[in-house]
Amino acid sequence: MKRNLEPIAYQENTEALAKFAKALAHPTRIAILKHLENQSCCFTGDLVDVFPLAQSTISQHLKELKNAGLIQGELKPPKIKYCINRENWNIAKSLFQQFFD
Amino acid sequence: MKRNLEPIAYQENTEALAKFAKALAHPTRIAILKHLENQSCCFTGDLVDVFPLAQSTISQHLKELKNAGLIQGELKPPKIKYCINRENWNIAKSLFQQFFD
DNA sequence: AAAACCCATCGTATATTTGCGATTAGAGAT
DNA sequence: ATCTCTAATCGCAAATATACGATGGGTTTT
Repeated sequence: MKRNLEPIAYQENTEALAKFAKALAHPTRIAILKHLENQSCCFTGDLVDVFPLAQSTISQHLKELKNAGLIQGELKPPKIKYCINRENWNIAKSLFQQFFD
Repeated sequence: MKRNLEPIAYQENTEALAKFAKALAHPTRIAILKHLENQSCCFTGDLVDVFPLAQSTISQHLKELKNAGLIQGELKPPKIKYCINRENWNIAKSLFQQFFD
């Protein structure tokens, strides 16, 4: 098959934008973020109640959003409070903005 | 495994946004779109020269962008001229805009 | 009619994503 | 120390995405 193992080196902005887009590339994750925008913050359990998905599935989506930097978790025992990471949110926002002109 | 075969019904905007995001979720496709924005239009062959990827791979990426509605192809024998689909581009733009506030 | 050119599509291999149940980890509360 | 509660992580199955070479379809040129 001979795949190209050397990844192509794209511009930094291109990579960053693709990474954010990937995080948004699933309706559940969009919906989670919309929910977070309304509530400003919420717990994992809240989302498990809202979406007809297993707890582990929700947790995995949250992990991806966290890896992309779009959200952050705060320990609020015995729960974890998730909020939008405003700094990275704004970076994503401006990347999409300048991409679309 | 018992996956939930019934797909979750999200809001129309949520689905649409996720679909556009998915199309943008690969750096090559971002780069192709940036290229199209500069040139306003281009041929498949141009892209094959620009990117170190097989012709079939480029073609596949173009197909996905076309399926998402972000580009459109025009027969310009013996080539095919690809341009950004401005109508859907603007839809995507405003969806991202309102999503990020 | 044949050759050349451009690009889509097919077939295939591998990697990644998505989802679930089960288990584990960590922090209070008893 | 034990129990309870929340949420992350593990292990697996299935679906999807990414990439390639090879083939095919449609034009244009010879």
